[in-house]
Amino acid sequence: MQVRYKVWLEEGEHVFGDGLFSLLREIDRLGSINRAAQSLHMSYRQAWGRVKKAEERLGIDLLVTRTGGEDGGGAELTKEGRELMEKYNLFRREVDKAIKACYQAYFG
Amino acid sequence: MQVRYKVWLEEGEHVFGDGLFSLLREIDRLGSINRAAQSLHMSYRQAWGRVKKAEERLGIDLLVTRTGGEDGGGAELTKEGRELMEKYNLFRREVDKAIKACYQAYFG
DNA sequence: CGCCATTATGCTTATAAAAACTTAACGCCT
DNA sequence: AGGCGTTAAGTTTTTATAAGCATAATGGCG
Repeated sequence: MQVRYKVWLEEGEHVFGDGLFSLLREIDRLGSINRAAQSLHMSYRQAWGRVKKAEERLGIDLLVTRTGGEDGGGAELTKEGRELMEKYNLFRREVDKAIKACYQAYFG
Repeated sequence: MQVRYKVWLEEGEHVFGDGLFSLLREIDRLGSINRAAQSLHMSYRQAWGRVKKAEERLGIDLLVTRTGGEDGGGAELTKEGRELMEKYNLFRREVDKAIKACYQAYFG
């Protein structure tokens, strides 16, 4: 037996979770939504849509994007986006540790 | 902004979570799957199926059931079922406290 | 026997979530 | 002007999950 869980942030509706975190991390690493989507085996459409929805609901921009140009365009994190990711990452690690400890205490 | 989560136990596949916990609690209180299902606004079919699947995957009986008789039949928890519920309940309270504390620490 | 409330189970249908398809626009470069 | 790789966004199709429908069986009771 093992414990599993999902955790996310809401602003009325779903706003930020592990999926978006991974996606933003790949965008940061690769410099484009398109390449990040490929790397995570999802469609560009889905990746773009998730970022857009989160930005709407949070009321802040997560990405700065460019279209056209020599490399076709690209995307990178805004300062606010990076800050949110850093906070979420720390939060996430603590949650994981806490839940695993609870599980050990009762079922381990 | 607020934090939300789901947590559950797996044995390869989903085995026990909040939904089943509430269902078993109502069965214990009302003495029948049927009345418990009505009380939780779900169909008997769904309630019965969830219990059955969990029993299969856990490899233990959660309920003792009777069909027929003066009250038509009924169901009650087995000793193993009651023990699992008690452990899960304690586990669940600690998880809730821990996650809320993590959230406060980073986003509160 | 026929009635009643229940367990037990297969089968079908609706609903929501994810994935996929399509088209437009941007701006550099040859 | 046309190609390339990207962002941008509407629309459709598929898939997974939940809900709902139908029917059999049980056993005490009037």
